Amino acid sequence: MVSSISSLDRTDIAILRVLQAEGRISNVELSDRVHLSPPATLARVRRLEEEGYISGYAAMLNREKLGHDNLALIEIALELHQYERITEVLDQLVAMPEVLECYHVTGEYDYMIKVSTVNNRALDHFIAKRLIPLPGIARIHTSIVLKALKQTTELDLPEP
Amino acid sequence: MVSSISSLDRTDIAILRVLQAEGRISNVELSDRVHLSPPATLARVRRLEEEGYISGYAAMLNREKLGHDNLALIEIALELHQYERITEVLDQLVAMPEVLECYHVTGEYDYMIKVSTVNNRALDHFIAKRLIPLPGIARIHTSIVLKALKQTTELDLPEP
DNA sequence: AGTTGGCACCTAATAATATTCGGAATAATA
DNA sequence: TATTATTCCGAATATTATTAGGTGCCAACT
Repeated sequence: MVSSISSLDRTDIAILRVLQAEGRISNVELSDRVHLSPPATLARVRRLEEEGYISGYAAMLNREKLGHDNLALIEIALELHQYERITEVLDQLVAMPEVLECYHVTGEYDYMIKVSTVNNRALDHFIAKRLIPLPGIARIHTSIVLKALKQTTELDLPEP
Repeated sequence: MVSSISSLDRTDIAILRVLQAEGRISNVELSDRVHLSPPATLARVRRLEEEGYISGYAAMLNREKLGHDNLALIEIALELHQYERITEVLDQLVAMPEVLECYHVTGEYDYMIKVSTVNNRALDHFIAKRLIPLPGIARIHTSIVLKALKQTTELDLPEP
């Protein structure tokens, strides 16, 4: 996809900046922050949603308080197969709720996934019983996260 | 931190499930979904926020539409130093807006960061001018993300 | 068994916010 | 200059958030 950021003005960027940090802010307060009336602000937010600049809103939960003590980054190398076979495996992989992120990456391995589970035992179960059994998995390498120092979804938005 | 999920009931979990997926849903509709009156629902949401189960709300933006064409996963090995020196470097690292995530991990490298930039040139600039100059960086390894197949923050919440 | 207190809930009322609807100002275009 | 499109504002209305009062339930204790 080619960038369409040029069609956004300073106010749009300001709105996106606020919503990235405070997704549940009221439209009235948002309009205050970006120096626009509530109706004008709301129209812009709707436009940003409809045009796909905003893909959704999410509550960020505290993993550990919710019993997820384990986070792992797993690199996966696939055996060479025809495209269809690979997409099948990937479809299954991304459908797993433990898999929060899945990236096709350059380097020694082909894919990198981020996996959140309640504990080491659940991670072991995920790897042994759900990941390894997928057809075409050649090799995996697991890194356990000892500590998360930063976790944000806030992009550094450029001035238009 | 020890898990405190046991203090949550089915309704709390239901609320968290909905808010993870639709962070900007109105309290009225949320209360409908979890079969509770709006005031009771709102009180629970406030409690979940105050007790830290919900750490915040965020609009999820479309990286590519906003000009961020480049995502990279960078592994970092640090030279052994006293703790203070390391935390200084890490403080600087996590303060960089290009760095979306930073994890202390097991394995050959010590840290893994996720970096979002507008293009390859900006990534090169980040690595050469901002990352490498940090004191104590022994070695890095960069994986470029060719494609993001899944990106969610939705945890798989257990039944209580 | 009856009483008490705490808790979570509901309904109803009020306050605030979201949304719709003219109409005005501005800027681009014919 | 006239016209059109765009974006905005303020006012009106619809919807939602929030507060307040009261009810039912359950457990602990008398």
